[in-house]
Amino acid sequence: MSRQREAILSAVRESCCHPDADMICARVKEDIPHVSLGTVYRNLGRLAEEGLIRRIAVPFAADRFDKTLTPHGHAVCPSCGDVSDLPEYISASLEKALGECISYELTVRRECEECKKLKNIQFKN
Amino acid sequence: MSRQREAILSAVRESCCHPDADMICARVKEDIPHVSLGTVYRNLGRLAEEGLIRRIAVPFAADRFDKTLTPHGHAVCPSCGDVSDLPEYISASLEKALGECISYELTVRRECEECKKLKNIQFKN
DNA sequence: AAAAAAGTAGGAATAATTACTGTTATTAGT
DNA sequence: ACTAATAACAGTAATTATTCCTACTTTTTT
Repeated sequence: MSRQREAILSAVRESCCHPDADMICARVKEDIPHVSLGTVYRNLGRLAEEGLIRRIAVPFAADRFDKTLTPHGHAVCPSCGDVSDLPEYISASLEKALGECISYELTVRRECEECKKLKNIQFKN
Repeated sequence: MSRQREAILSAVRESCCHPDADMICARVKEDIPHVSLGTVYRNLGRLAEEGLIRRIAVPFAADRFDKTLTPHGHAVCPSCGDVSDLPEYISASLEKALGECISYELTVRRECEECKKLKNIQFKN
């Protein structure tokens, strides 16, 4: 567990959004300025393989990384691109319906609360 | 609706698997040998935007295209990469749980029947 | 401390996809 | 039918996300 790998893992764990490799790289650069994007990708890949983080493939966008290990779906906001977790009851019902399955990706496109509010304000004016 | 676009649309509609741009291009080349991959991509994109076909983003693989327009999930076989449709009752229960949502991508990784059989045979020997 | 192993930086390579350019085909107006 | 305008195409260059490669550095083992 090198200094870089440690920093990369921390960056994912500290994040509340679901960062992609670029965002992680930018964050790690604050502490280790000469870290390379290649190193970030390699370590994110390894950490995901080792099961310390999860890699999520968002359609039409770069892969993102998630500190939460239990399987769950994601919501992508079409307006701002923000990725958030879907509540557990949704994955629970899905898993029940699916039965035997190795893993799944569920990505829902729906407006986040922030953007919904913003639109309401705009319509009022 | 040009000859090329027509051919590309037909290729998707005729397909029973969920072809990617390359597969479509190969199929269209049988009729129009000098069609270019760029044209295939451009038209697949347009057809998807116009709602005549659906574009599905499979994690860790090239996008695939689907003649079926109603929302539904997909199963990817980890052994052979084959993509098939999930039964309707799964999407129905998911949509019920989701409530308000623009669209979703559901990709499940699970062994297809073919590969399951093949593995059984191998174990028996 | 020397040798071996693991890890890194930086850039080249790859794959999927899109954008650009010059050419061709189609349509509309006269 | 003839020309101008529009749309589409082929082919290629560019972009983006990602992995691979090579030489260098750090860490571990003996």
